[in-house]
Amino acid sequence: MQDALRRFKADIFQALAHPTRIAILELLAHGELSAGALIEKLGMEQANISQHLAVLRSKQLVTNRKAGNQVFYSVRDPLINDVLDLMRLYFHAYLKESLGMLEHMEASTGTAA
Amino acid sequence: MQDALRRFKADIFQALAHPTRIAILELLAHGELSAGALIEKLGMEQANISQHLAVLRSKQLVTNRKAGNQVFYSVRDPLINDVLDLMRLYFHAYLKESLGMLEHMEASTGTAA
DNA sequence: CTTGCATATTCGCAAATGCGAATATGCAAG
DNA sequence: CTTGCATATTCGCATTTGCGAATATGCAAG
Repeated sequence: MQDALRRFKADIFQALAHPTRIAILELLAHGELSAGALIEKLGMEQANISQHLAVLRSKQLVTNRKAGNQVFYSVRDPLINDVLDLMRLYFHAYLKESLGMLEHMEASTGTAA
Repeated sequence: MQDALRRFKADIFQALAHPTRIAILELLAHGELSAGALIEKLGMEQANISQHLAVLRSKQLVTNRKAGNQVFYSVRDPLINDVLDLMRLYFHAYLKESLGMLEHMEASTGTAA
C-alpha cells in the first residue's frame, strides 16, 4: 500500500518530467486552450504536442472537452499548479545559492586580473 | 531563459520520478541516515540504492557527509519535502474522487444482485 | 458521399533509464 | 602493507521514452 502510493507519486512526477509538458501545464494554468493554440504557442510539431498531451491525459493531469473540430484542454486539479509554483520557489532558492557561490568564488579568487 | 527554467524543473521532477527515490527522500525527511541504513530499511540491492542516491546527488536534492567508513545523507532543501507533502494531498484528493466515482457506479448499477 | 481541417495514433529508431553482477575506491584495524 | 567493511562505479542488457514521418480518425461544409 505504501509502495502503491509511491508508485502513484512517481508516475505523476514522471508525467511532469519534461520541459514541454511543464510548458503546457503552465500555459493551461490561466485557463483552457485548444490543442491547436498550444501547438502554436509552443511552436513545436503537432504530433509531438499531441503525444505529450496524451501523457498528461493518461495520468489524469488534464481533462479535455471536444467542441466540433477542436479539443480544449485544461488542468484537472489546481493542486498541480501549486506543485509547479513550489518548484518555482525551489528554483529561486537554488539560483540565489548558486549566485552566492559564484560571488564567493569571485571574491576569493579576486575579481581584478 | 524561460526554457532553461523549465528544463531545470523537469530535471528535478525526473529525479523524483521513481518510487525508490521517493522512498529515500521520505525516509530522510526525519533526519539524516547512512547509505547502509537506507539499504537496510528499503531491503534492496546495495548497488541499486547507491545508483538512486547518485541520481539524487547529481540533481542536488541530497547532500552527503562522510564519517569514517560511512556516508550520511540528508535532504538539502526542505522545500522538497513540501513538494512531496503536496503530492500526498493530491493523491488523497484523487483517491477520494476515485472512490466517489466507484460509489456512484455501484449506486447506479445497483449493489444487490 | 467527398473534401478539408484539427487532432490522435502508429511506426521505426536513437537515446535514456533501471537493474544486478562484477569490480573499484577509500577508510580503518591490525 | 594486508584485510575487511561501507559505498560507489562500471558493464551488459532489457525496457522505456522522445521524436518526426506517415497515417488514421472524426467532425463539418458543400
